[in-house]
Amino acid sequence: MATLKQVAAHADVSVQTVSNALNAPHRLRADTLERVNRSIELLNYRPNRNARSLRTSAVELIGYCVPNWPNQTHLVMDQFLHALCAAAERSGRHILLFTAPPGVDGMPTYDDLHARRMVDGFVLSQTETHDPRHGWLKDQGIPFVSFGRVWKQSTQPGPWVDVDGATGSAIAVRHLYETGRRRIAFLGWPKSSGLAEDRVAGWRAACKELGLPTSGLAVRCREDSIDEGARATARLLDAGRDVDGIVALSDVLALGALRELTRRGITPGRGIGVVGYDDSPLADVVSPGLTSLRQPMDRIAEELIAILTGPGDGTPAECLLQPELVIRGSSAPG
Amino acid sequence: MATLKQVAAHADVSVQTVSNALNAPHRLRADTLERVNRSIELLNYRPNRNARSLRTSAVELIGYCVPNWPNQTHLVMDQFLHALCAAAERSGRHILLFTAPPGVDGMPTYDDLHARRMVDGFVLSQTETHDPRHGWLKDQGIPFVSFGRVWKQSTQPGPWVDVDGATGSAIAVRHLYETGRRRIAFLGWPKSSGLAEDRVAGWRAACKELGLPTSGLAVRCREDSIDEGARATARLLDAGRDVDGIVALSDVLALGALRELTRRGITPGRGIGVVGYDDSPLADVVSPGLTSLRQPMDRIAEELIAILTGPGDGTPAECLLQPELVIRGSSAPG
DNA sequence: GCGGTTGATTTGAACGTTCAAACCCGTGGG
DNA sequence: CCCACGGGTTTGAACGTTCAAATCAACCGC
Repeated sequence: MATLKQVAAHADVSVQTVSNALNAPHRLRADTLERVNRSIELLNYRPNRNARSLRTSAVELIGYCVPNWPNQTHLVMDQFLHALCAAAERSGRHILLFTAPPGVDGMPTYDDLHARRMVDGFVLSQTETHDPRHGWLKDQGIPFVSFGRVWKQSTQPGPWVDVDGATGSAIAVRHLYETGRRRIAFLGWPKSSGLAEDRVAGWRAACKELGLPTSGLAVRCREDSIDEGARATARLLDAGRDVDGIVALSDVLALGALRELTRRGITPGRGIGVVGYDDSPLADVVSPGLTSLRQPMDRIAEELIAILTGPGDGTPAECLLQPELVIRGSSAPG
Repeated sequence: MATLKQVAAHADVSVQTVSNALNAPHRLRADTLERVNRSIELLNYRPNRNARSLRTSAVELIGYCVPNWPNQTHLVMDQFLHALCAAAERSGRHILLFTAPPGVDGMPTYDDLHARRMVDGFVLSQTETHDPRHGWLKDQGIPFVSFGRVWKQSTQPGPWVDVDGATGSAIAVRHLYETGRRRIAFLGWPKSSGLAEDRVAGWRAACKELGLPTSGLAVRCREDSIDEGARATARLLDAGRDVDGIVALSDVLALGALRELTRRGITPGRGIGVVGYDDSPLADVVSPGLTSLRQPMDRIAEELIAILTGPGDGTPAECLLQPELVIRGSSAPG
């Protein structure tokens, strides 16, 4: 547990010189730098982050509230966390996890973490439409960045990164079109979250553009479960709409579609093509594999960190990324 | 951003008295305490954690390496993280996430975090048999606790918390027995991880105890996928072994079993009973719901934190917890 | 009335770092 | 020869807290 002082003594320079060797090496003469570095190496010195933070009042920690939606199958959270963590580390920072009540009730927790100087700022996810956290944090002048747009076009407080769900759906539709499908249905949710609206709008627009029908082809599932996905698929098939492609709002719903097709002796991909959303671990674990729209987690995380640690000059940064279609057996050429 | 000094001035006491008001209130006269607390309240004072940590050299942060394995073990990681986070907070601490290469290559990262005083200790999970990290950390005198035993009985370096897989399997077997099943199979993995061995041993022992057959009823799947679970189930059924119960090493394998049964027109739960492991989000999202052995995440997290933040008096703490059977449709009385 | 004890509060220093300013010294111009 | 200049280095203070020791006040017994 060597300190700056000990290194300085060992290298026969002042404390500040050692500090400079680490933070501003260009200020040292080459031979001094060399000597100091040798001492650092020899004594196995590591700067004490607390002392540094006390002086500079920057902790290089980013707060992230670990969501607690017991039912909501957030199957890609581990991917997200890993990406976020890696991106933070690339900028010399780390992620501090915490829990907080949802919505505005959680704000005191955020405030506290910031006031005690335990974090420099926050990454918000699990954002809800009109999420109250954004405005609150902005008012307090606490740095943050949101994963997910939650307000209508350009009225959202603060910077954000999001994935373009509309384009994602369009990509899925075009993929199914190119593999020969002409009657493409959409499995969505009832409650119109911004996310769902975005994605269904993309499906509709793409179908229109390609001259494909949409009426009667959008189904709203009651909940995000395999069962509901299967039931919705059954309804579609029974209605005699000649569906030959399905875009689902989630992998779980898509899995339901796959199950229903299999149950009816239809091999997914050999007739009806199915595309899910998020490329969750499930997509790769079923057979045939589920074609799915992957969120570019690494890019997302990179942008979140870049924005949060950026100049912070008041200009709200906004970044819309494109999902990537991961093609598997469920959408093999029909 | 009030400081101790400002609060002290406002309450007309010394800095140390304010510090005591927070850390050792019993030392103050009641009226002084009252007055100081009012000032604290009024100025909205929050102690600066960095200054505190610098002085006490304890950061109240616990390091956790976010795993990067692209497989299904992670389906319950968000549950674990949330529980860990909550438990840490109950003890006034927080979780710091980081990434590191697996095995011994990651040790410099652990060492660094500790040497820079960014964490007080570590919680290890995703432990492998003979995980090199344990010995290394112990040698360095870095505090840690392991989720998962990785060495043979009582030779494991350092404290651990684990879930009793053997008893878990036994619970599953007894449950299937009580619901009328008499020929209970086990779906496992090939590579004998400690975890798998533990669970399969419990199945074998429980069957023996109940006078049930085991020979030819243990199947090893090539990988942890729905497909492999289904194939293994098919093999079992085709071998004409009259299987009427299945305990699977993971929910994913169990899902495969469910799929194969459904495919053959057998409704799971109405004939053959199926039990999975870990009570992942999947278990609740299929129909019929999958009976599964739930790891008591809250207890696990509680114990991990308690051990890590405990006296650390050299006596390696060990804590074996029991899984809990969550009964759903897949094991309805046959 | 004096030393001893206890309880409440203050004082001075320390934790390990960085910042701002000062210092030293060789160089080159006037 | 003096002065301004600038790169390289040192000095002193500060960040906000807690620790250890000192002080102060009141109370007790003899």
